[in-house]
Amino acid sequence: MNPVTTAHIVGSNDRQFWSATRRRLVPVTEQARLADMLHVMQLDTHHGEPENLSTMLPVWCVRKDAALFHEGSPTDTLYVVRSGSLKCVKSSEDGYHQVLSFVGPGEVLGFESLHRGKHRTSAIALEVSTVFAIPVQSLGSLRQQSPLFDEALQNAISRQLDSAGDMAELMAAVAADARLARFLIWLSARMAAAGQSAHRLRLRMCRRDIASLLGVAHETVSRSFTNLADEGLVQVLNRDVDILDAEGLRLRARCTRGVADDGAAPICVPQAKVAPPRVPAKPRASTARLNWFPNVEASESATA
Amino acid sequence: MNPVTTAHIVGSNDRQFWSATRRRLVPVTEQARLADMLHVMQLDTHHGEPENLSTMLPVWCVRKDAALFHEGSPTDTLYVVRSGSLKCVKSSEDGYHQVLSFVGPGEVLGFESLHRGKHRTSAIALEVSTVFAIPVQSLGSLRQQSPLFDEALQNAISRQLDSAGDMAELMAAVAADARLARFLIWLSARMAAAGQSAHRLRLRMCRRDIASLLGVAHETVSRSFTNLADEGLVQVLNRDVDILDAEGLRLRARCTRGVADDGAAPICVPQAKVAPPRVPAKPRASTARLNWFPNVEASESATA
DNA sequence: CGATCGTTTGACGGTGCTCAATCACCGTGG
DNA sequence: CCACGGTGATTGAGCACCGTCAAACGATCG
Repeated sequence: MNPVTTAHIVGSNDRQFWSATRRRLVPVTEQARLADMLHVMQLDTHHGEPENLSTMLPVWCVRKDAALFHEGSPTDTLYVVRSGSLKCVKSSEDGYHQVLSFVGPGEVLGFESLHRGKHRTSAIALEVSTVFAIPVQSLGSLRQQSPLFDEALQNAISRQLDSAGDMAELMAAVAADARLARFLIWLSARMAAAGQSAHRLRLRMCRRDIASLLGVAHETVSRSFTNLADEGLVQVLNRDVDILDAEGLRLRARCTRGVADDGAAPICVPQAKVAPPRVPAKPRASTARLNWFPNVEASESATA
Repeated sequence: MNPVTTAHIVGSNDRQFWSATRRRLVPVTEQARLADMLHVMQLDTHHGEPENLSTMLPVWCVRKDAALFHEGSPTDTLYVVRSGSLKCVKSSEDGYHQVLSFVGPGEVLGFESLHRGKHRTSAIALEVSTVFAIPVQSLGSLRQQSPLFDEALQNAISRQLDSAGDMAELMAAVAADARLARFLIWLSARMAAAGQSAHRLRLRMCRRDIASLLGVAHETVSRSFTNLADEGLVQVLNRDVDILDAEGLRLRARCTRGVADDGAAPICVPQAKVAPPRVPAKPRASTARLNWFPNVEASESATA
């Protein structure tokens, strides 16, 4: 139980070490076929010749609150989440942890660190999770041997970049309620994409992690939860969240910043299916708050 | 050819149409060798056999404020910035523009939209810029023919994912001054990486775009600029920014949110070179502000 | 059953958002 | 040449949301 002897090589990539000393297991349990991974990555393996899909891949199991890898450790392995969920955390120098993203099944971990060779984030499991392991050494040959994997990887990375934009949108919202609403919508969409229920969510992360991702205080997250609940948009019982009024939640999620008074920049694509002019927030809260953002109303009245 | 006949397919990928009708030129001017692009992408083409590096690629020129592509248009081309800079903008339904990123030479545009086939952002040139064009059709064959390009692309995407994390850190800062400081540091690092001066910056974007990226009001950006200038950290004249005290700026950029009071999560890598305990912000501003974030002091005193 | 952590709620103070006016800069046209 | 409208940038005033501190409640686990 004494990790004292090897304490000086913290930050090494020896996961066996971590699993042995810290009990935060990252042991190999079984292997899986490449086809299984492609299935998780939402690639239909029905075109082309499935020649290499029987290649075996190691699978790791990560216990709750355990780290799949640590910030600063060398990136010698890429991971694809098979089950469960993790959070990517960056501890910024002075010791504060910033949650960068939550990842679920089918998502790739570690790709952002490839060009440096060192992980820039820590990946902490929010629950007991399993991941496929892909040594970076064999990454090239694997892509060459299996075009399907190559395509799946490209799509996964594309999705990841895309969702990074969503994250920016998340934090760009002004009001804390809107941020939380966007987060719930984002989570709902992810659950739906994974085949789960879109309105019955079970949060795997604590309030503080949500707060960190959203860029607010964790008390504010609590308050925003009760706000949304008071408005009848959601029903929240601890970490179980029911989305009662998805459309209303989507309404609350609007209110971005940065007026598009536009002027001469014709960068608007011909979008014909935008929502008709409607009030950006329904003032039916008990305390009758949230009536700011006059710019929104101003702009909308201008268009009307 | 008269582009009138194709006017009904606005949102089509016909850039010639746009260049002809809107006068916001995106015309092809010349071609370039693949080796040139790899050079911009910071890949040393000195190992392996440079067999395919003479492949010619089309180069487009984008005028200032012109769109390289629009949100919603089909993604049939990938772009690599050769010179200049652009901003990626997502107009979120109600017409508000959210700046997601600023991109410069060597960076890839459009990869995040590959998996959907439609661009999720608009790319607007901040100045006269040139880009290499890579048809997605020939993307696979090009990667297969040129392993060097494959490697360069992978590295570029990895960098892009990495900087997405930096963006999240940008917006995660609490105080507006800290956000702006982080932005300036980020920009300085980018300029330095591009071989430019690290302390003499010329902002290509307007205050409003910075504000949008940082998630604050554009007036706040102005105020933060004067704040940093009053502290002697920077000297700002319109869009010309001189970084006078990089270390002080880095100090102002600290102050993250989300306390790492930690408890039982040993996810901290052994960082031996953190700054010694010191006051998080020097109180030498004229108005003597910015003395909040007691959590920082609390944590620091705890470690002492 | 008790200890620890997560969650919630309250109160207070401050920062940043909104509105508004002013100035600087630029291209156009008189 | 200067007047003029337009955009961008700066500054000020007022207000309220949110961060901090504090305490209480609840849940989970040994």
